[in-house]
Amino acid sequence: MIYERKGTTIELNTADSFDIKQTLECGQCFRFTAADKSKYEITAFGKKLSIEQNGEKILFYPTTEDDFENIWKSYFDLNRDYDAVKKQLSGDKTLEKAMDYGSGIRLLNQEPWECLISFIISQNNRIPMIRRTVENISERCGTKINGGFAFPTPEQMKDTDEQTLAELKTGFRSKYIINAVERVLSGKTDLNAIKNMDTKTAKEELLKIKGVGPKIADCVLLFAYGRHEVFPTDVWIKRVIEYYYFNKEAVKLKDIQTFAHEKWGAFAGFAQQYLFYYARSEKIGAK
DNA sequence: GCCCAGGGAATCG
DNA sequence: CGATTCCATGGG
Repeated sequence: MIYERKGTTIELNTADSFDIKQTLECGQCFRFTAADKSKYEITAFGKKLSIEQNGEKILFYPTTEDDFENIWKSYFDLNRDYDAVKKQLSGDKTLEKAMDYGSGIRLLNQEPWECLISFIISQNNRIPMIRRTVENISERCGTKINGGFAFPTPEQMKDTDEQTLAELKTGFRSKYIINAVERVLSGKTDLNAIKNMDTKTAKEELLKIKGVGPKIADCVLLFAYGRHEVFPTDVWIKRVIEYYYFNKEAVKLKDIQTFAHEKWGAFAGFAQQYLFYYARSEKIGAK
């Protein structure tokens, strides 16, 4: 990966898979705004970053070389060879179509805490509402940064009660968020220690948090802990799997997990993102 | 007004 | 175990 710094701008030239629109709008993260289809602003790791894409030329600003090396390189998964990922997943018509459709998707490496709360909010919710709610929480509790607000730390959310959360429109998920804050602050849940656990243990640990079930745990494992073998199964994934792989017949969640594990193994998480983006964009199997 | 949304908990049998 | 119901909120 070759890049050069021009003042506070990092200019990256890559022929490798990278489409900023697809990467941000494929549903893995929530804190971004689109200026137009090739220019976005994201908030992550306590910073606000603009990304502008013109074909293979991508501009990141304002940033420093240190931040680019230490934060954004990892965040945008820039060290991964996505052609190799696609090669691993080749040989299946449906997934190849989905990979072609979202060929510039990259799996972001997000912060566990923000990812956890965001996906707790995601349950029985719609993506635009999730984004608004996460933004509400940031504005109320987070640190002000240039032109926006960082997602708050657990400490900053310590005194956030049910009434406050109701104002922030978290709905019935308020008590789950309060439980997550309490568990992390008390040390019952150690989000840092989870990094070193095997995936099965890590998942069991996340499931101890109220409001975190298998799907949300898998999202956090995939999007914040880099566990690419998990296959978060939501309504869209269920639909697309049933539609293309089970003759449109109903399949139990457990059987979908087994299917994905056997078919895609250590790369199931990548397959999930390609399929989710394709299914949701094209409304595959939707009523 | 009714239905449903990147699910999960509670409560049945 | 499996199936059903409820959960806040807002957009279609």
